Amino acid sequence: MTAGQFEPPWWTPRKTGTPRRSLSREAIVTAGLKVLRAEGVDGLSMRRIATELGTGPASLYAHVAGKDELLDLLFDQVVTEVPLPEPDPARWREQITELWTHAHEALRRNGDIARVALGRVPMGPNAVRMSEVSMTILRAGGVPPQAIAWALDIVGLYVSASAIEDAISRQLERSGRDPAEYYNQVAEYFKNLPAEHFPTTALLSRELATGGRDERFAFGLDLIVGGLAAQVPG
Amino acid sequence: MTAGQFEPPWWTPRKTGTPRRSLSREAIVTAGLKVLRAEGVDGLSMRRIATELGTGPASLYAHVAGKDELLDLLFDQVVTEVPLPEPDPARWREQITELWTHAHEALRRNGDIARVALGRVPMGPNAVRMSEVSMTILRAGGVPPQAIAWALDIVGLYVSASAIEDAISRQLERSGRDPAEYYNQVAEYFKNLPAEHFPTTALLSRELATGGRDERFAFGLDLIVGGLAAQVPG
DNA sequence: TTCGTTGGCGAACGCCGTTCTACTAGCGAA
DNA sequence: TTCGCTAGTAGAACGGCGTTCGCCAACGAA
Repeated sequence: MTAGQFEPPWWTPRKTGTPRRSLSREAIVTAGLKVLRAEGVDGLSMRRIATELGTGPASLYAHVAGKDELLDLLFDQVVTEVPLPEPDPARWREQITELWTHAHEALRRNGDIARVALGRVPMGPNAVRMSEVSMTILRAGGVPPQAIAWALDIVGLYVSASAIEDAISRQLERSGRDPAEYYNQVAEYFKNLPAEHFPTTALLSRELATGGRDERFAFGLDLIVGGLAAQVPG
Repeated sequence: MTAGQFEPPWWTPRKTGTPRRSLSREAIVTAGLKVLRAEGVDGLSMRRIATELGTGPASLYAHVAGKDELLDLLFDQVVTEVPLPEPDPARWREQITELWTHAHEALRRNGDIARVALGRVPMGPNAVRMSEVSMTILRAGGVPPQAIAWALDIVGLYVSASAIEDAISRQLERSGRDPAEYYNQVAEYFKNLPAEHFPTTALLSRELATGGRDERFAFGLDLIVGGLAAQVPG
């Protein structure tokens, strides 16, 4: 929309900003990811993306069915960032932990994109590829079939939910507040609850405030993976 | 808004529908919950609630700071539905499983309210009460302090995420589609993926489609609680 | 060259959360 | 009883949203 570039008014107004046929699904997804990382899902609007591409919102609908489909595309693009290992039966537990930790990190790297994973079933090409590898690793480890299937569901929920929780900090930063300060206030609130009604909360206030996202995520993932390992027969 | 009740046009227009001073925080929360259950978070708007109460959106702001605060109030109201047991050390594992299962059910009973739990830290009076009881039960069971604190975080995420996933079905029903049919289509999609690239997915397609929300939730909860039990010293 | 198809996009529709402002009902004080 | 003040009520409007419509320009095939 460079707005300058004087031209005689009798010329037909050509090429508003970008050359014709310049929009594409990839360009939209790329722009969408950029906005997503910078402003989160709430800041991601068709208009915002269109502006990023120097056009109006209506133009996007030639390449994308609507915002829902775009969110699906964005999510699947993010899944691309997760490295998929060659399954090695001897190291199944290590591999699955690493894979899901990488997934967690990929989501966290991209704002609160995880919010679109919950509330819909991710079935993009990269998501199903990741599921396939996950299940193959667990099968190589000897986890029973039904446990594999359900574990996939449960871990998907856990990874997404944890990434969303982490995105709160990013949200606070965007609105100019310091996340550390916020969490200190939360801890203070818990510590100052009336002790006669909340003795355990008071007692554990230190532990409640201990550890960051990574540590907490690893703790929960260990519980789950450990439980799966316990189900390996023999 | 009974819309009838003819009155002479020279009368000052009195009492539009409801008597004056009739709005209150409780009335707004009650109306909000009704809308929430019927139409979900997406259908919940200040205007919609105001209509429900026979007034305009601006009137709500005398009792509630904004939509965010209202969502907090709604969530805490839902937590009220969770029965809190008297902690009994001998039955800690049973008690904590029951408590969190009840929480899961309460969330599922109220549309996709769980979506507001993720992305913010629930600190309403009823939420902190439930946390206190949860931690007390785990402490009675001998779970180490740091494990208790982190488990509370992790289970909160898990319960919410699972409830959200379940709300997909409700969402489908609202838009006139049959959830069972939808999930059949999903299963069909997985089964028909190219077998040479997705052998494990094909192999486990039956298991992937087996079991409803309750069964899957219980499976994951068992993994977590079992993991906690394993951390009890002695 | 012509014509049908398709991408681009300005304008508009009906929603949303929130704020501004005027008004008025009800209350305590005189 | 009357008066003035306060706090609740709500109409109108602002700026944003996703999406649709309809026109125009550009391109590929004939």
